[in-house]
Amino acid sequence: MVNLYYMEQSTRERMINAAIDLFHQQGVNATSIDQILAKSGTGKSQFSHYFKNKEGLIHSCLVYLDEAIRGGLTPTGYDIRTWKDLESWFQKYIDFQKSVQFERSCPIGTIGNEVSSDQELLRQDIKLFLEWSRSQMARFFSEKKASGEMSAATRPEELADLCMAVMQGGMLLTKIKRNPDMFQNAATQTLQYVKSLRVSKTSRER
Amino acid sequence: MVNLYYMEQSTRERMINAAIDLFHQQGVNATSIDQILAKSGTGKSQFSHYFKNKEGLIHSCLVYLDEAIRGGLTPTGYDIRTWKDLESWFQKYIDFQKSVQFERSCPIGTIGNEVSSDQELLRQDIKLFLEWSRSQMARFFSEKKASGEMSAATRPEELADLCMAVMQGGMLLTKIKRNPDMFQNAATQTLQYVKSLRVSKTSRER
DNA sequence: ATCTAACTGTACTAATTGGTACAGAACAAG
DNA sequence: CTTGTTCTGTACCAATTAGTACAGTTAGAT
Repeated sequence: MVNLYYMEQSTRERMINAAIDLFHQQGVNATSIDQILAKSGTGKSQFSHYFKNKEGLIHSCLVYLDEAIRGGLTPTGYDIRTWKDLESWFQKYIDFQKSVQFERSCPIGTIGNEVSSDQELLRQDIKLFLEWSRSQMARFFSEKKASGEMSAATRPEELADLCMAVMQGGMLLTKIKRNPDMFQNAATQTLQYVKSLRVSKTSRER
Repeated sequence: MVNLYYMEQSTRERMINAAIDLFHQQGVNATSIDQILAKSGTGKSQFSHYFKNKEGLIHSCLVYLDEAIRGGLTPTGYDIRTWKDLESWFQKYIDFQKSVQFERSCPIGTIGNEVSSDQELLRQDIKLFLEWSRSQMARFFSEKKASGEMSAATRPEELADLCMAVMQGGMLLTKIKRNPDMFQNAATQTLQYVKSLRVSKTSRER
């Protein structure tokens, strides 16, 4: 019996991790299978053993990322409970990009932009993740609205969409400019807007 | 002497147009030179004659797009003078995506996401365009602030960055979901925020 | 008509691509 | 130990890739 806690990363997992990193760094179509094999120290027979083809590997990468993010195992996440969580939600993406010298945008967004119209499976993977993360953000605004902390005119889903768009667009702008200022500014303004929808305590108690 | 007005598109221009469309449709790295040649009805010798290599062609495409957009020759543009212009600014991107069945995001953003870290020329092309378009948006907010139509607390550059991020992120989300709702919602909220910074006429005349 | 430069068609190449064939090794269960 | 399954190493392939070589053609200027 192998001790799972000390077990090395499985071959399959090493390939997925190598693939995710290369996809994130240089895009899906610019990454060859051979590069992934070299980086993960595996061979072509393993690749064919664990994945049907390149698209199958991309799918596995997306499933892996989805599970990691939902499980809260990534530096960025969607467990937003407080106003402070929302503020740091944006900041975590900026910090994440800083850790790679602002040379990359969102790992999932990068893949999403390269998915072609005939790769319906991959598009669905990303779409489902997008819908989940949107609902996580909307839930936060919904709760604040229900508790009376935000105005009754607040539209939780629309605010969630705003945050998602700013995050995706912000990361792309950061990558192109090699500088997070535009993202930072967009996030600042977004937060200012969202906070402006808060109802003052006195008016709530009125 | 050839009549320029009735002259057919030059070989070079046909190649650029074919390339832009294919890049926009399936991404830069998924598009081969042979595909571009087939679509434009040209040969490999022409390609080598007009462009140094693939990167040179991409550069020419970006220059072409830059000139077309600055010249107001595209359905989307940056000549924003009125509040109505700002509203339709977002809408034009949505309409543009609708015209391609929501299967594509921003042509320039798509290229930007695929530019690798060693293609400094291409990154600069996009960066310069980005800075120009940002300044165009900021100018609008600046003027409204100077005229007293927007509050003195208004930050024109930050608002411009917000709009740019929402536009880029919104188009990406639309492409993945094959549906413009998230983009539309984000745009609606952005406009609502920006308009909330307007100063009422009475308070201006006070 | 002639010269020059811009342009184009055909053929080729060396490298890389995604994917397969297949034998053999490791390993768990009986 | 034996058996069946999972896993892996080596070799291979057909197709595609970006890019080149070079002769030939066009068109404008003199």
